[in-house]
Amino acid sequence: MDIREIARRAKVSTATVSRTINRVPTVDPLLAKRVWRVVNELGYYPNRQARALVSGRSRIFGLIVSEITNPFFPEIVQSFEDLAVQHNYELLLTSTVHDPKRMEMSVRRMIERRVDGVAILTFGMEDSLIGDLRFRKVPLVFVDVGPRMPGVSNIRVQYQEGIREAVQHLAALRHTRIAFVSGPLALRSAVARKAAFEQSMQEIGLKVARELIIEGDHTMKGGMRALLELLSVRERPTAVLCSNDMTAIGVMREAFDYGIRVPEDLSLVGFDDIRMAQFMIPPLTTVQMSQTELANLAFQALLNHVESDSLSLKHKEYILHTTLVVRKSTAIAASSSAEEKAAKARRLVSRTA
Amino acid sequence: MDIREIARRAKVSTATVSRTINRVPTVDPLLAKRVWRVVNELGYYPNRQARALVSGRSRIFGLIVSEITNPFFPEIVQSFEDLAVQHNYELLLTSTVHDPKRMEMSVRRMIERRVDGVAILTFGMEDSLIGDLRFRKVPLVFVDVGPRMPGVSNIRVQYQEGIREAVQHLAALRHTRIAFVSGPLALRSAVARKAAFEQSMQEIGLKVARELIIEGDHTMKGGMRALLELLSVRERPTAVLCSNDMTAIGVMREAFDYGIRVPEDLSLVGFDDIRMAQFMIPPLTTVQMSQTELANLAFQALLNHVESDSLSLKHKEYILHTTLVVRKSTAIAASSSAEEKAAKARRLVSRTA
DNA sequence: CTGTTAGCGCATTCAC
DNA sequence: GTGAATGCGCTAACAG
Repeated sequence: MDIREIARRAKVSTATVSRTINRVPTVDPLLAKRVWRVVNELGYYPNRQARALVSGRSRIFGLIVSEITNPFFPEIVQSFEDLAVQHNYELLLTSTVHDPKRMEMSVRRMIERRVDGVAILTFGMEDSLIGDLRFRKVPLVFVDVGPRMPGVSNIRVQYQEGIREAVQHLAALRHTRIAFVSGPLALRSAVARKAAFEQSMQEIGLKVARELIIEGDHTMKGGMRALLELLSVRERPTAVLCSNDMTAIGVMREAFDYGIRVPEDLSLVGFDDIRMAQFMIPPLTTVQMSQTELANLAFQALLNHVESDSLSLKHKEYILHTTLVVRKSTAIAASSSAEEKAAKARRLVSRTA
Repeated sequence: MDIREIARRAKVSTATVSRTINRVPTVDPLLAKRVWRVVNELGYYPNRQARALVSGRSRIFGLIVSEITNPFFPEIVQSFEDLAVQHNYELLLTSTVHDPKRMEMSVRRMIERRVDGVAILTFGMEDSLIGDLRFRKVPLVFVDVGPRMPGVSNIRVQYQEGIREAVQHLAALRHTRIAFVSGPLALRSAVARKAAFEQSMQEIGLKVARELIIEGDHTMKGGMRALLELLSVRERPTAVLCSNDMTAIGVMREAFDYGIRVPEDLSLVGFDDIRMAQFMIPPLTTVQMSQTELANLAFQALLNHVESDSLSLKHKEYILHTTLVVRKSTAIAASSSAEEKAAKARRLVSRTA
């Protein structure tokens, strides 16, 4: 069943069927009705591949993520899908699983399917691959790491905003020894978060002790290791800010195993606000980097490139704000009360022994 | 840049280029080399839409889920993607977000893109939609709810296996008052789990008190509500088995708020083994329904339909086993020791007051 | 073994 | 306002 079948049955030409389906206004209402009747009766669905072939637009947007199972991404994928449906697009989802080969294949697959644009949420991509895509004039949008070139947009995350809030929140709770567990410092976004922390501390005149800055790896295990390191420090921190939520969850788990209570003995702040953060016990205070908003910006960026031919060349920057979400993993510093401090010391000694 | 361009530059016909690229063995190695050289030099990627159009096979498998953000799905999507890459397929991911309209659109999108098969992981689908798909001879695979008809396969989950293990595990830990928090009983899979629980209890001669069976809704909130109900019962349960992990997480959270310790005061078992289960404090003992395995079966089912034309008509059933994964949320029943029981009673009274 | 040719299903000229 | 004809990029007959 194809467009010709419809044309025959409606006693019009295929051109008229095509026009009707595409809602070209110049078609006679009478004929249109006849066409629609047949279309609905037969349950005719136009072939997208054929349309794409002739129109040169596939109405597919690619989305490259590092791992779908990374809790940061499901919300983004869902939002992206919602937008795709709304705008009559399809989503081509691809994951690199941290494998350069897979990244290359992702790009190849995008090109073979002739996507109309690609959102790259994998915090970095080889120049040659960007070149492959741009050579074919595929609009691109990155987060943070987008090169300044025509046809590619960039979403700039305001790490400083939320992290400053977090630091000041902790300071207001009378924490002064605040530790920071970073992400892998090969990641630009991790470096940015760490820098934001250091600046935020400096802004309010707090020292950041070197031994309180630990390099993690954005995993739960990394968070667990980090807390262990922090426990071996002479004067322990009373609060820990983490470069992402999974790290904070790791810290929380290890704290539990050592009988350190969150937030009574240790205040904890994450980053990202993945959904799981709400499910933790206690619910995690964290800096929110809205995944919905991120997806929105990315989709709009691609759409802008596609829809407007004239502007499509301009590099554009979008801003993604971050903000602190206070839940239950932060409290007044234990050390502010001598009694509590003593109690805590006793507990820690007995447990870590 | 298209196949003709390559043909011209390699001084062969387009047919030869096509054959070379598709690795038809009868092509002269010399010519093939010439073609490959040009292909690589120009970075030529064949147009999949065109291929699909002429071959009648899109090399796309559809995957319909209820919500991508449901923690049960990301692992499945990832595995499905991995398999797709391996077999040179693409994944068309679609979510219904519990909206019949969206479900309808999903089906429509699948058909318009001419997918070669669809895996439906949304626990139910209208007959008319199944009809739409089958009318176009699209192979289908369902979980549990697949109709017995040619061209559609079904993955049958062995709920009983894992749930029996869970119940016997709890019994071995000397629990006798075991509660069950079900899912929404409109869901076939939820009903199956509940039935499996009841049978497993009966098998070992344990009574299942009516007031210890609570209908939940497979969400954290549902789990929280369920525990509340269970706390109001005359003789409280010492263990709770939940129809899914999110429910168990809700129970765990509410227990925490009431000062009920897991597993010392209350043993807790989930179902599904979503990744988050490992991240809980304490890590959740749960019945594993391997998401990787599920994805594998689904993909293979579709592949079987597509690859073999003769067998493609036969309805096939696949089995997905379940098994208990013991972690830290279960322990010997507190009530087995009079002393502990008294202690627990005191705590509960003071907290719930 | 290779090249020529005819569609795949559709949108879009261009005459009418 | 409508229809006949052309071609999007590719594969599959067929003839050579």
